[in-house]
Amino acid sequence: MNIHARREEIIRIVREGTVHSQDELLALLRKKGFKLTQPTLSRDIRELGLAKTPAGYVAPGDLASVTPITTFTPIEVRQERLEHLMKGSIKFAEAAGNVVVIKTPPAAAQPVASALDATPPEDALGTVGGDDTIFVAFRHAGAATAFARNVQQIAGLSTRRSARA
Amino acid sequence: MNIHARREEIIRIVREGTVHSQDELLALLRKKGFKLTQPTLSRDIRELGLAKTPAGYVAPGDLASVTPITTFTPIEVRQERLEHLMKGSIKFAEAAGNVVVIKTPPAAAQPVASALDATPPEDALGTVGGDDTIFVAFRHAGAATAFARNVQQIAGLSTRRSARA
DNA sequence: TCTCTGCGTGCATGAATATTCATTGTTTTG
DNA sequence: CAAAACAATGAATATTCATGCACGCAGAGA
Repeated sequence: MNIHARREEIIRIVREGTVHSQDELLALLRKKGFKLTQPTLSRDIRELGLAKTPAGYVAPGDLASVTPITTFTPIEVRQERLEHLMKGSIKFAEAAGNVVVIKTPPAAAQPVASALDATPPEDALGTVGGDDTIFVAFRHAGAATAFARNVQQIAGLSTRRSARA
Repeated sequence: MNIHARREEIIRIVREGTVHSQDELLALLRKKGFKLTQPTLSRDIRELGLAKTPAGYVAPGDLASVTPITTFTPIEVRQERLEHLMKGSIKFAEAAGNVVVIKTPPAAAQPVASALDATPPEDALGTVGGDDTIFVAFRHAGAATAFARNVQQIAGLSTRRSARA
């Protein structure tokens, strides 16, 4: 019935505290007024992609959520950091329209996105990073392709290549 | 006996392929010559901090990659999961240039984005998911509109027609 | 309105994982 | 060289989690 509200609450609970079993989570949900049983919870957990670790359940989105960044680091340091990051953590970069898509190893997208955000390329409008993917939006397609080429060069990628690994 | 070698091997196995149960992992270890039983493996897993996700066990450092349901899940399973998720958790889908924007209920974006990432649509470059919004970038605007339409249909959204009886 | 269909759910149960307890092999200590 | 102290393990078992099945409710269409 209130399946979405329920799942939202599950995420919230798991983000805030530590839950070691479904029964425990079940109790918390019931305390909040949700009426459900363990099998339903099990299905919710599967759908949400929650992982069970020795330290309790964790939400995958915890590490993949979009985050805007601002920094006060001196610009030359930022430049350096950006290049360094790009050299090591970029597996793929391609322009599509006025957007550039960059692929990194798992969990590496956020640092790169942060650095990009701190030192925006020419004509860049904004950046969002997921877990292993970054989008950079530009005003013009031309700026996008130029930036993509630039990234490919710095990262040492052949200008034509497929990602995923 | 060679507890360290064994645990290293466990990490290696989990990094390379996908393992869905301890029994499965147990069999792999035995094939490699290790002699142990499930309880021991359970303890190893706890010590190593491995997490069990709907997509199998993952190493702690790879926890962020919980996201990719990717790995080696059979394609038909992924397809099914994706369709299922789309049916229930998509409120809006529209193409804008070569990007498709998808809206979901709160907290539902990550699972859908994961599934999308695991079964990329034709000509898709990458996916980024926030809390209730997903961006999917395509090589061409055409692919984007096609995908948007497809999503709308599967999700049961009115594609534009005004119908009512 | 009355089907028909499909989704969400709980119940019962099977499968997977964690734990208790006893045993064995190994290191430390007298 | 015992013998105690400890660590690693397996067998049995408890606990936790997943799933097949059936039911009820809600929306689409006749």
